[in-house]
Amino acid sequence: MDVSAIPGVPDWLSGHLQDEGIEALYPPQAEAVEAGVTEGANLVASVPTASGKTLVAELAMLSAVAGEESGPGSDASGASSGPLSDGGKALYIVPLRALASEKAEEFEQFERYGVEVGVSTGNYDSDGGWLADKDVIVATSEKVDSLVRNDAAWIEDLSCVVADEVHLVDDGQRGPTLEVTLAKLRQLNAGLQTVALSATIGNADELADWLDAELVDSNWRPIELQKGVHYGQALHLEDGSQQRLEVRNGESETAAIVRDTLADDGSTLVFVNSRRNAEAAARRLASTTREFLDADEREALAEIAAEIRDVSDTETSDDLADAVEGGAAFHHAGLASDHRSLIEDAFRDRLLKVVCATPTLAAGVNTPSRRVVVRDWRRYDGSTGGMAPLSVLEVHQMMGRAGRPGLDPYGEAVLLANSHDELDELFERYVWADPEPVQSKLAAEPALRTHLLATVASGFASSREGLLEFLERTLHATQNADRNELERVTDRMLDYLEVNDFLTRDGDQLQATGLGHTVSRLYLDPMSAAEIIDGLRDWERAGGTSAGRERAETAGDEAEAEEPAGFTRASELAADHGDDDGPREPPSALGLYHLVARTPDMYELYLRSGDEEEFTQLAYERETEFLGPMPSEYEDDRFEDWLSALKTARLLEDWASEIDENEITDRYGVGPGDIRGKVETTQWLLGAAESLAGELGMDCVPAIREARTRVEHGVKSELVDLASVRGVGRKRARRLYEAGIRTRADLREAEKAVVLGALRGREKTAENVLENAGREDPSMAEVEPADIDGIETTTTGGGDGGSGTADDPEDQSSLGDF
DNA sequence: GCGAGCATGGTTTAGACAGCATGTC
DNA sequence: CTAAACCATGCTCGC
Repeated sequence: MDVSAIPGVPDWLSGHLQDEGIEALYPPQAEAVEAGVTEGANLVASVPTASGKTLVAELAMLSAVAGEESGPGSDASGASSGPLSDGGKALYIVPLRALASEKAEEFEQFERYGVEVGVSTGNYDSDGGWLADKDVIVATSEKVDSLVRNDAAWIEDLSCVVADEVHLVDDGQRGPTLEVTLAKLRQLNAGLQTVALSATIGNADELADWLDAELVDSNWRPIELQKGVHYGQALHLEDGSQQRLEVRNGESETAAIVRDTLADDGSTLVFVNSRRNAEAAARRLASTTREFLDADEREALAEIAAEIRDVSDTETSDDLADAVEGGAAFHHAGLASDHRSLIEDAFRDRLLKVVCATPTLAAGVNTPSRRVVVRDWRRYDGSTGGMAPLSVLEVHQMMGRAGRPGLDPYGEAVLLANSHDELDELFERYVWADPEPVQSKLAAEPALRTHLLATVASGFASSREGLLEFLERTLHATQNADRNELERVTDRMLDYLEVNDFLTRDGDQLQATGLGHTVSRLYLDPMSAAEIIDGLRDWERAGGTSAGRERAETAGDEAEAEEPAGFTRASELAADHGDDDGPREPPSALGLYHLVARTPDMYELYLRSGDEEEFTQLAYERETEFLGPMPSEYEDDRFEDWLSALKTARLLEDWASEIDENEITDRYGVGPGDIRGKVETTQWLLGAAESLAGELGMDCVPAIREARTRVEHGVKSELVDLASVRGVGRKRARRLYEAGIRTRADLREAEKAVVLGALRGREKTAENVLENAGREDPSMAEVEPADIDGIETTTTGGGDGGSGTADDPEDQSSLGDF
């Protein structure tokens, strides 16, 4: 189909597409248009990655935004310049924050035609105006859910919603959110056009059924993708052909493939099953890639390596930089996000010849590659007690990264076999296999617990019947004729929510309590909220001293077990513990970190051998600090979870005690990215805890706030004020403090020479800091840095030796980028 | 007596969403 | 029910 023949889209679009070099639509895109995607039709598109899904979304959104009047057959309705606010608003839902910014950047190409694009995620809102002024909004599914819960007014103006990677409704953890959110948006707005984009899956027809949508189900790709398996000295491809691909002596199969690809000037993406494997493989492959680098590339890579070392001074960072110098890299969630984007960019720029990655990269931003090697097709899975094979969908997603449209003549995706039997098995299992069907996971207790409360609290249902009726709009209902299971879990979760005071029941009628509304608005799992409330109440009741802090009695244990039979609250059972006459000490930071760390909203840290002993000991040493009862050592599972939370809490306490980042990564066996992740989650949960405590009229609000601020900046109490100045992180704050500057107010009064000395003679940094502290005359001109003990001063002369910004990263290890 | 090289056994294991306030056009 | 790479340790063997 020619781009000028697309109905329903703004007049400028065909010209724009032609300028971009797009003359004709790809077959699946044309199918989507024929199905009416530009005329308001609902659509499910199940197509391979990189087959032009984004353009389908753009067509749908632009036609919706442009408004009805430019529908089929209508003439050019006035100049198509100026804001398109006369039409509706489009929402694009993504699964990852990184994808939100990537997509928004892509959509910004339409801003010159007046289409305003906005982004909204948990840690980032696009600046320059409210979302209500935007025509196209990109957001994560959780953010959209949250916006619906909080009654964002513009939701009603939506005329089109696009759900990207909709096959993720299959995910047990986050799938139900997408499912429920789509159902809510569609209930709110009967005329809402729904477009769902999915990887190729087996049961796209069921999704279409659910969404009352047309279906485009296609395997078409713009560049050829050959799947295959390497075994021995040959690459066996799915078309039956074989290529000789020799593995030299002492060389790994992967290295041979990387070398072979490089000989053809292509790059390789290697998927492995653990972080450690990714790092080890990158280290080894660097010796292969190094030989292929020319002088320019070496230089460019050395620069990137330096930037990597600047991000953080951990071992991970160093190892990564070493590999990058050789033209290889690893990529996993233990990396800081700056690390990740440096690697992604360098790979796209073809500087890096190979990236060894865990699945982060398969689901994340677009990083295509000539060849993809799926080295490990099994991954450790504790629940099955060993190595479990990856799903076909997951392997296909990885393989789909092969071949860069417009750049590579073709893509190849390769699995590795160690035996002839394995060769056959891999062909059967992955090359020729169809992906598994996508299955709703809504009936799981944690999912319903959260979404039932939110559904009642935000007014979508006010009775048990109403809830069940609402659930009829979900994929779960489409897929399961039998309603008994869903009904049973619903009743169980309603009991749970009632017992914990999140909602009240009057006959069939349901109403969220004030607390229930707060929990829903804060986006907390009700179980997290209950844990936090119980912990805080227990502390207040016990008078904040060690009185009554004895370990759990049997009754208390039962109350905290996952979905206990009677849903009895720990706080009720723990009544009349202590005498109230002692002074009420506020809870310690460690106690508060532990409280939020044992909540289901915080991902658990793995307990290594030796950890159990170490943290059991710590638990007894600091017994008086914990909020709520400590489970008995003899209840294995519960105690282990509790200890694992203690490990997390201890990590956070270390961070908030100004322990070096590399010391922490060492001590806890985590990467820099993990620290940042934990800190971020803690900030959010402590913020929520603060709101809850405030609402319940508790005394511990200031203690919670301090613990949160400390973890936010990674500083001890005395630096909290200084670290709140923009441009001052944990390291600079400490140096200023040592130089006698202890508060923001001090910064406004202090002698400039001292400030400059404390900031190691960096004039621009010092000026910035003073300005941010509110000083009237921040200029550092003609100021000589004072000599301060233990602080090395860089050469004066106004500048950071070339790096354009005022910040010198190695000087700061703060979390400034949130 | 010493150290390189190997066998052995123990250890470890992917990912990542969310609040609010505040400022500003 | 299932793995595999990494690492520390301790051994053998050759000199």
